[in-house]
Amino acid sequence: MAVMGETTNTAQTTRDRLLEEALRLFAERGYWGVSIAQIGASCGITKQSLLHHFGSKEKLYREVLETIAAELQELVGRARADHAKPADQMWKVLTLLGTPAGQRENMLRVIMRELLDIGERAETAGTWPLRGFLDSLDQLLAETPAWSTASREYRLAAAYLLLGALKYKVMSTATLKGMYGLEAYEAFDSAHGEQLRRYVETTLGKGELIAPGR
Amino acid sequence: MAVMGETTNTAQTTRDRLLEEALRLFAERGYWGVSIAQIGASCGITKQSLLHHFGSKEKLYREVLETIAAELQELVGRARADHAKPADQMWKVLTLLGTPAGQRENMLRVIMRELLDIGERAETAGTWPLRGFLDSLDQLLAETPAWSTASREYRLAAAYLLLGALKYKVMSTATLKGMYGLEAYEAFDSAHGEQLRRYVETTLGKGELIAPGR
DNA sequence: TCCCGCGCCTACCGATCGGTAGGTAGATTG
DNA sequence: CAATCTACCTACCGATCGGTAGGCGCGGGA
Repeated sequence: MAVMGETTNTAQTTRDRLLEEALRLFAERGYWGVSIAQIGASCGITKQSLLHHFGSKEKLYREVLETIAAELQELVGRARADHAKPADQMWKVLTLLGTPAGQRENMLRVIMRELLDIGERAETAGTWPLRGFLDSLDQLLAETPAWSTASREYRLAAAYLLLGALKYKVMSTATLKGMYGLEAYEAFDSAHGEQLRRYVETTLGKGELIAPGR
Repeated sequence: MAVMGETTNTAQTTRDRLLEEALRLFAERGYWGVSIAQIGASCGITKQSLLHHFGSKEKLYREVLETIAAELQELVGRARADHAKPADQMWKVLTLLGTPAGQRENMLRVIMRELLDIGERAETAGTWPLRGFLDSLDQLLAETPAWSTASREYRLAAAYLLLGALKYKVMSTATLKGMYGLEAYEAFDSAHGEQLRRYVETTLGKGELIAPGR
């Protein structure tokens, strides 16, 4: 299927399409849940051609992770450029992460899976995609007066708390929709965003209540 | 137990061991990352014997999920029995979930993976393990004056925010340790707990600041 | 005593896994 | 024109996947 005809010969190379499909499939079923044959097939290509481009399944996966890392860094940069106050910047980061756009949700899913797989699929492959991203957030927090004197670990914990709250919701979308129905889910979603926003405001905006301890 | 009929051997020990190993391996590598042969082998048994007990891989997985669901429900019940105030109850739930004990961390990992897989490995298998658990938390929140008037979705969002923050940290343990070192991780861990605790206090204990909107 | 069910086994099935070997058509380059 | 490179292919490898068929030994009930 997928007659090579009119489907986006535009600029996008086979390699890029493979990366995109790999990201999507890895997000949906995880590293062990997808075969390179499936990834190739979804681009109308045999697995041998895929191996021609990437050498091995593991290398393909690594490239996918690198793509994600770059995108996340870029996302933080954009948020920081768009706003002045750190609280607004942080909220923008969370908003961007939480808003379905392009492959962004799939990226979050792959990261989630990667975190779960760490130590199992060997290598430290999973460490670096988050490293730079987390450091950016640490730096962001450090720019608020209240948090600048806190330890780096304390700031990381704050960032991690926010990220966890958000990502867990994002990756539960399908389940919650199925469990409570679309309407209830949307009410839930909006309530979740409201509470998260309020938490960001109180911790970063005013920096009084739930402030750094040291 | 006693009623079940004391067949031979050590009763249903083999079956229980299989369930336990299955939980551990599914947590580590996910449904598609483990074969029934591996699960059997880790109990010193062939995969055919495993199939004798559970019929199919999917059924085994389902039983694992049921075990987890039961354990979570029991955990909430214990927390509620141990404390009077809802804020303390909720904190106890989070503490229990976050404290490594027995297979508890593995249970959280399986749930995480299940959430990620929903819609991919078909079925609604993943809906019910969380359903009862979430409903318990909703009920818990409803007992605080400030939240009793909020909508159920609003309470669910509050519970979900807490769960996400906690679980995301738990499942990142290995990665964070590898990335920042053990010492920094422990500082991070304690800071995370402190901030989470403070959030629980302010939302449930006083119920003033980040209170329900309607 | 016979027999039946249970726990577990070996043997085997077709399908699929990641990966290798080798070749072909078309464009690029000397 | 010949040599090379690129993108892709078919054919095949050994290993492993989930699952089926059938048998064996043992303990308990008749």
